[in-house]
Amino acid sequence: MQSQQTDVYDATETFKEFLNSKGLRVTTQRLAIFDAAYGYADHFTAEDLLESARQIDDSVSRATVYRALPILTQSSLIREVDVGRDYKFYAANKNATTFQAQVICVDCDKIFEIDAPFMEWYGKTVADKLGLEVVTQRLQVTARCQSESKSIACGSAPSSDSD
Amino acid sequence: MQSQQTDVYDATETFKEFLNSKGLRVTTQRLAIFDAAYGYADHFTAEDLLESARQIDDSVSRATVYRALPILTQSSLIREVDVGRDYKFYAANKNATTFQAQVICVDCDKIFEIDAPFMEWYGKTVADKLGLEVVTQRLQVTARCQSESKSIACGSAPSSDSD
DNA sequence: CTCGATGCAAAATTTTTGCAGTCCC
DNA sequence: GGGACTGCAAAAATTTTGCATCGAG
Repeated sequence: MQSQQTDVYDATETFKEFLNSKGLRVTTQRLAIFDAAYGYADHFTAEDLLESARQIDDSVSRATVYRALPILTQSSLIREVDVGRDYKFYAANKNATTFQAQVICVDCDKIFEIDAPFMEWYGKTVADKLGLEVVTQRLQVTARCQSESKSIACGSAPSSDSD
Repeated sequence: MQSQQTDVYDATETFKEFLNSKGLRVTTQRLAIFDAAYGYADHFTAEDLLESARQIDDSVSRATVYRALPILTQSSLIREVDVGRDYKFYAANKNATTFQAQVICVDCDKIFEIDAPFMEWYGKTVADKLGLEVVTQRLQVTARCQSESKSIACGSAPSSDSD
């Protein structure tokens, strides 16, 4: 899933513009990290990203990855996906428009993202009742695929999977 | 909120029975940790729990708290509440029956728990479609109370709050 | 008594930070 | 050339683990 040259290029330009607009410098490391992030078709961790970025520019250090991640998420080109593990996951915002829920399989560690448009309504309703302003929402279903010798494992599941 | 002697006592008995049923030993440290956990009216961290347990039995060590937490959650007397912070929160399962969503205020750090019965249906529907078996679910709304000089702050919010 | 449970401290894990040197603008 | 950025390594912060000792049953 690293072939969409045009998409990646456009996104890279958008990222550069974002950096400029914020007065941040366009460095080779940041570009390597960004391109590595957009090379993923699904979810990745900071450590994954370090490894991938180093394949593009092996001078990238772990510290720079961690320092770049907040910039990437602020640019809305990458989103953080916290699934309750010890470490955080991230994913490129290539086409996410509606609210999405995550289905996390504890057997095979896959993360499926599915549209859950009603979440927007739900969050607003709830927050209004409490007099708060919604910042983010997440709906996560932890599930298992191999618990009862089922024939259907995550690997064979359809739709938009990830990781 | 440490007055409900009867409730705590009953719960302690339930916990002892759980330990026995699992062939685990009833130690003073485990009881101290359990009672400390049930002394909280709302959410607490492992570190909070260590401090409280030590007020009951100051021989309790950090390692024992961390070793006791999985037992407590397995007994269903305590539940884990992961709100995406670096550390985990826990809460005593005193009366939670239906599915609950958390509203987490980033301004004042409060965690509100509200009933969200439709979650059960939702998780089943989604998991069925993927051929998985639901293990847990969580719906969280991150919100803010002071962002626009609103008169309503978390401290004054009504309904079933926590923390 | 026996073996599970504990305390202590060191280790593991993920993320952050101080500092000197680097390189973008 | 100046200051933002980087790499390195040490530090933080939370949780886990090895090991000798303790104590519940």
